[in-house]
Amino acid sequence: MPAMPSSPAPGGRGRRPVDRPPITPTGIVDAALRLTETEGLDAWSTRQLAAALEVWPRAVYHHIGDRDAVADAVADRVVGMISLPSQELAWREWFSALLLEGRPVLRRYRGVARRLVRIGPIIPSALTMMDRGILVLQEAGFAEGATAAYRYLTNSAFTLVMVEDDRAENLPEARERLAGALAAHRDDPERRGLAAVGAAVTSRGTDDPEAIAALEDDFYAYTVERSLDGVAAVLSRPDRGGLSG
Amino acid sequence: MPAMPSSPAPGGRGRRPVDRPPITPTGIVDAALRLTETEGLDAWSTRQLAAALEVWPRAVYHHIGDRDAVADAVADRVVGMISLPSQELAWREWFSALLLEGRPVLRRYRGVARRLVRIGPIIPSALTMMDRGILVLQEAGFAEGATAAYRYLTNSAFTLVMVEDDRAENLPEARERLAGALAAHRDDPERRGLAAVGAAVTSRGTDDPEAIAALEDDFYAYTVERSLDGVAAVLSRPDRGGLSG
DNA sequence: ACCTGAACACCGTTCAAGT
DNA sequence: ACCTGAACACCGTTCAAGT
Repeated sequence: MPAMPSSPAPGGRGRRPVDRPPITPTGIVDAALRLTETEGLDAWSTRQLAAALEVWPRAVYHHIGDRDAVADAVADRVVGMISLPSQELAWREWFSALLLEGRPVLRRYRGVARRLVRIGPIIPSALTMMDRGILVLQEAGFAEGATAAYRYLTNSAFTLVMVEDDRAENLPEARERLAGALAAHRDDPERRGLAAVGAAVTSRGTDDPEAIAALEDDFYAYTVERSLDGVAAVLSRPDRGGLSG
Repeated sequence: MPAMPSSPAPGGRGRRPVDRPPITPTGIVDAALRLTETEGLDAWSTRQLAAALEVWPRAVYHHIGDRDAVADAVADRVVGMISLPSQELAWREWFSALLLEGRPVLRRYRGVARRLVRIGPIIPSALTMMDRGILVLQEAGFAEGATAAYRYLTNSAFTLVMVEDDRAENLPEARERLAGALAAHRDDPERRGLAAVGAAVTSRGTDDPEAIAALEDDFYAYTVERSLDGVAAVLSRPDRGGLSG
């Protein structure tokens, strides 16, 4: 067996067994989806993906293209998993359902939220979501303000998922430094604003993962509600409904 | 001169001139700040930073530590450049000023916004900003809701800067695909929601950088206003002011 | 058409040693 | 104390060749 100085051996044995069928674009995305679930979209390498498929990295390029092409396909699959609410719901309920149901799907595949907000329009399933959402807003009377409102509502929620994904990537040591930095000012008379945060942080468990998850759930729901309130405000002030210019 | 198989030559010559003073933590952050301005916080490498200082990579580790430590110091410098509004302003004006003035600073140093929303509490200058902001909200009557409102307002604006940074990283080719994907549905009767976006996109110049910047400015201002509206809504409904639990 | 095997030009970090 | 020079264990992508 030859030495492999710059690539991991695909599957550990020298050559792909002859009885195995050729890899396919669908199979590549299946494997990338599994890696995204365990590692996150930005954490797996093309070499890991190739190893999972038991081929050399070059084979993946032959079927789909570079890392970005694979990641785009993964994002399309994941966004397609988000079920779109019924078009008969009122706009506020429609978006509330979409954003609350979208979070667990996106969080399961860390890094997809970032890609969604970055290149949404070239993700086919995101275009479908956008079409439905804008229709709902148009029918609710948002007129020219519908596109800005759509982008604002989805950005608010999905960028928060992106931040949650980023923080999940933090090492335990970094998480402790974060909680500690806030708790340190709990009784600081010079920084009465931070003292309030410190008190809030220390009153709940900062080490219990379930307590932290509950805090994240609450702040996500708060974010969705405040953004819906913010957009609702333009309906009562139609002069400010669209973007200027 | 010996071969350097795994590191660039610092400064191109074999050895650092004896007359140069030793590098310092401050000098390292100065150089990293310049690289962040030209390349973005995530785009420069420790090797590039070392080359700019005309030392071998190991020397940087000796004075500050790893890449994360340098990036944290850069983020602290940049956030410290954001001037805090007068504490005498009303809460809405205070946040409007902070978020509108914070954007150009953060965009000048791409990637810092992401780090700010990810590890804010361990960035000293971000803690100062947080202390002031929460005081302003407390004095405006937000009570226990002040910390959630602070996080919501700063997240809304700074995560949008993060998305703008990400999109600035897109290659021209990817930017065209994005605009094209929306414009493609301009006259699509099957997708009336997307048609509205397509029309809006094609009515303005999609290639003129100034027109694109103006659209981004408008949407940022819209985002800030909607978030302020969303938070203002809790003042009139005090039962929903804080987070549940 | 599909894939191998190796290479190219990079990373971040750490080793042991030198002055 | 400060820094060199080299190494370790990785990256994404591309080359030329094999079946």
